[in-house]
Amino acid sequence: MTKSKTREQILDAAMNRIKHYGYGKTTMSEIAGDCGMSAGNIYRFFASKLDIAEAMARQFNADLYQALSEIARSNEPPAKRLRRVFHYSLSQTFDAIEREAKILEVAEVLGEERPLFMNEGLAQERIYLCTILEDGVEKGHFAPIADCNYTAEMIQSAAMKYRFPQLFSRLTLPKLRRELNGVLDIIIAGLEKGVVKTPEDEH
Amino acid sequence: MTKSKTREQILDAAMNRIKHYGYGKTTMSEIAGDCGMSAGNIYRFFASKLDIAEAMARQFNADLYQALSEIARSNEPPAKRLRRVFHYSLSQTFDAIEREAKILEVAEVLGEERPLFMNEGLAQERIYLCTILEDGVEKGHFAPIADCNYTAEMIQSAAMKYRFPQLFSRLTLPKLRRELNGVLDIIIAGLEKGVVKTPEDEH
DNA sequence: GCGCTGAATATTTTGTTGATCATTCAGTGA
DNA sequence: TCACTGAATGATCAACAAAATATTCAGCGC
Repeated sequence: MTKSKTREQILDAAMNRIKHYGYGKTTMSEIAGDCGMSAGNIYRFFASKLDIAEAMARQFNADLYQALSEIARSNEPPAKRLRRVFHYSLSQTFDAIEREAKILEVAEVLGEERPLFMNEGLAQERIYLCTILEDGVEKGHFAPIADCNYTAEMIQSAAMKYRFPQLFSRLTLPKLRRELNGVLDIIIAGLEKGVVKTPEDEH
Repeated sequence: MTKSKTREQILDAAMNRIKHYGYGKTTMSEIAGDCGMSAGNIYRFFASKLDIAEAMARQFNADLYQALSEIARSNEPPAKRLRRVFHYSLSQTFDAIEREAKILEVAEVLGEERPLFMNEGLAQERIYLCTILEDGVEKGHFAPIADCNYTAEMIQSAAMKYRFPQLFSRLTLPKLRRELNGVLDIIIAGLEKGVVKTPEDEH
C-alpha cells in the first residue's frame, strides 16, 4: 500500500471515531488499531493528533471550497452569488455539526490551537468573494471598489456570526438564515451604492 | 440605614472585590465581611450571587446608555452618530476589560447564565439605533426603512464581533476600530442606498 | 536501508477526597 | 414583628495521586 493510501486510511479511521466519540475521546491507539498498525506508526504520517484534526477540517473545507468556487464562477447576478456563498457555508457547517455534534469540538480545538489555520480558511474564502466583487464591479452591479480584498475582509467580519453558528449563538437554522439575509441585504445595498469615504478615527 | 443604601453598599463592596479578584474568586462571606454583616443577610438584598453580577453589569450599562442616548439625540449627521454609537461602545467595553481583566469573567458568566439579560441590553441599544435610523430617514440621509427595529437588529448582528471584543477575538483596539469602521462604511452606504428586496430563502 | 513495533517518557486526563462556598432557614435579640 | 445571625445543607472547587494517553525512539525483521 502506498504511503498516501495509508495516510488516507488513517484519516478515514480517525474521522469515523472522532465524529462518533469526539476528538478528546478517541485515542491514537484506537485509530492505529482500526488500521491494524501501532500507534507509533501513525507519526510517520501525521506529526501529531492535532494535525489529524486539521487534515479532517481540510477535507471538509476542500468540498466546501469546491462548491464556493462554482458559485463564485456562475453567471448569476453577483448579489445572488454573494448570498449563495454565505448561505451555502452556513448550511453546510450547521448541518455537519447538527449531524455529528462532535465536529463542533474539532472546530473549537482548532480555533484554539491552530488559529493560523482558521485564517487560512478566511483567506481562501476571500478569494471567492473577490471574484464576485470584481465581477460585480465590472458588470456595473456594484460601485467601484478600491481594494477588493479589504472589502471582502469587512464583509467576512460582518458575517462572522454565521461561520460557526453553533459556536457563537444558539439560534436555529431558520433564525440564522433570516439574520444572514438581513445582514446581506444591507451589505449588498452598500456595495451597489459604494462607500463614499472612510472617515478618520473617532474616539 | 435604608434598605436601598445597604443594597448599594453591598454592590459596591462586591464590585471592588470582583474587579480585583474576579467573580469566581470573591465569596459571599467576603462581601458580607466588607459590609460588616453575615453572608446570609446579603440574600435579603440580592436573590443570588449571579444577581450581584447582573446588578454590576446594569450599572455599567446605565452609564453606557446615558452616553449612547446623548449621541443618538445629537444633531450630527445620522451616519456619524451611528459610527459614534458603535465606536463608543467598543472603546468603553474594551477599556473596561483592559483596565480590569476580571470584568471579562463577569461578561462570560452572564452570557452563559443570563442570556435574557444580554438580550435586554441589545433591545435597549436598538432603541438608540432606531432613533438614529428614523431621524436619518426623515432628514433624507437614509433611504426609507420598512421596519427600523428589524434593520437595527441586522446592524447589531453585523457588529456582534465588536460588542465584547475580547470575547470573540484577540485583536488589538486599533485593529478592531479599523474593522468596525470598514463594516460601518458598508452598512452606512447600504442605508443610504436602501434595501431593494429580500429575496426568498436559498438552499 | 526501510517500514514498522513496542517499550519508555512526558503530558493530560481522570478520579477522589477534603475543603470551600452559595444558599437556606430556624432561631435570637431588639 | 422585624432585621439579622450563624449553623446546616448540598453544590462546587482545588489539590493531589493514579491512570490513560500522546509522542519519541531504539531496535527488529525484511
